[in-house]
Amino acid sequence: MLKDEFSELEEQRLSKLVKLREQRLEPYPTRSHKSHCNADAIAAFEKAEADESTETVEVVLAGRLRAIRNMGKLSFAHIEDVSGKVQLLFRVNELGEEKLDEFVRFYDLGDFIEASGSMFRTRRGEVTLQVADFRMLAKALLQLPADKDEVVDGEVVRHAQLSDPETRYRQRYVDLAVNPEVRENFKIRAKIIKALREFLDERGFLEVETPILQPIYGGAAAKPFTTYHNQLHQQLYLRISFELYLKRLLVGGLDRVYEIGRDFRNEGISFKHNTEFTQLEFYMAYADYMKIMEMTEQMVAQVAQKVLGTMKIQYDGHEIDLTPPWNRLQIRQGLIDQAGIDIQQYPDADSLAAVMKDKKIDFKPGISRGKLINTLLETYLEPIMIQPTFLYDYPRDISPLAKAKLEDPTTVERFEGYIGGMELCNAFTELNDPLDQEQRFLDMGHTYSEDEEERNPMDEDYLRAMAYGMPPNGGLGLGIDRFVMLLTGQHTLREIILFPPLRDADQDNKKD
RNA sequence: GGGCGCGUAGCUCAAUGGUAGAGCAGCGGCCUUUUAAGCCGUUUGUUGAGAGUUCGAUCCUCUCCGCGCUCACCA
Repeated sequence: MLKDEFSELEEQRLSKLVKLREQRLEPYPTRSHKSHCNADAIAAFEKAEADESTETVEVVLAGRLRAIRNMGKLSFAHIEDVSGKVQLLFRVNELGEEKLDEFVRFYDLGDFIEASGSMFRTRRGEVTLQVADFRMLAKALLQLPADKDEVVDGEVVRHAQLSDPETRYRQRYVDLAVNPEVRENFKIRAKIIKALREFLDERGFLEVETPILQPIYGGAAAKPFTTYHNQLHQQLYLRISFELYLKRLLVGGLDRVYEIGRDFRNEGISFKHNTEFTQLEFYMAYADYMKIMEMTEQMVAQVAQKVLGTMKIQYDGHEIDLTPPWNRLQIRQGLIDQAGIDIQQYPDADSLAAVMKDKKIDFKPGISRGKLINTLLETYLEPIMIQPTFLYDYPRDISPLAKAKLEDPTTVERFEGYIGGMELCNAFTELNDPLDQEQRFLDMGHTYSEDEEERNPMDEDYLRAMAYGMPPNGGLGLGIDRFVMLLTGQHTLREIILFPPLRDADQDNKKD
């Protein structure tokens, strides 16, 4: 029960609530008559002022009390709504002693209040609501973390703001309530997703939704979450990608499709990995990976321009320019330049492993040639790709759904886009040859042991779909969370995911 | 999962082997144009949980819980 856990401070608030009720003042009225958001009320007053209008600006405002300054016969307060803050002035002349006393005695920071009156400008020049009447909209029983804003040389300096990461993530509602820049990040996130949709919609893409619960997972190298459907008596997996379902739609004649949604991977969490993450995947018939590359840089640049008004972003001390065209770096050439290894000269895992050993490069023993190359590029190439860079032409054995290059069957037409040293997206010319695809699935089974997540299970229905004829196409997967990180300048996914996963804090839940 | 670090009032932080303090928030008072309002007075707490060492632990040791960084894994 909430009541059993109340501290002294909370008891005080509860007693104010009880006293309000005793005076027949409902602390949680059903309806509000708010007429303007705070920003609009200020704008309306400033317009009237500019027009030299003699009419008063009458408004009903509502929001959360964020500051109270009681001064005897008058009180100032700031309320906040999603549009911002506005100052309220309570004067005994307008309200009478009893009504002013009601505010002073029963209202606390954090309460939601509705106040009506007319807008004016104080002696210090702040546009303010002269309160003619007010009432409680929602009494807060718990105290929000106390922070105060001070304006120093036009800069807002916040004092004692909530900063404990655990509290911020566990009780994100508190974090959002007191830290406006956190709200701002999530507004930007929404704008980014909207702008991505606009980009694709403008180009004739159809937004679709495919199953999250899947009988066979696939489309990526990752460990899935498993669940069970009671009535179907069937084990199901939470999807690790949308890929195989979306490409089935190309077989069905939907030439351009995309999906924005959640993927789930049962793996470690880091600043750039989360158990569930939001992915954009699109597939475009009659396109190849070079075409997708061009679209990707245009898409990212256009979204940045729409959302931030610029294609130049600040990230981790770097100015990053998203303006197309981006750098293009073939893996083979990149590794010749940076690692001094020409992977073409080492056609199998053993010979490549030998040269890597000579160069004292750390790698897990026994891994495939493709994974060795992947280790090389993570070591030598990834960290230096701060400016937007497409790394292209990947090893075939780690790319079972991509089409091989005509002139080099060990390499596939695949690229990944890197910004700020972080992988942002992954794309390829999609394999549409059902016999080749079947062989790829079989190869995976040979190359990787059963417990390795690279070993995607054979998806017979996907092969059947492809056997009906799949148009040549290119596809892209883009991690929206990472994209949001870049555009908001954040350095961990937790800052741009509303409720990041945390261990159960319940003390009773002690042992494993 | 490994390594390192952290956990003190609602928030931000301080302190000492002798059972804890500051600012803000709160409570009482003064105050009719303030805005980190001010002035006077005042209260906060199982020092994350448990055990041990000790005359005595918030401090030292151990276990557990949680968080952060990092490595591994991965996109």
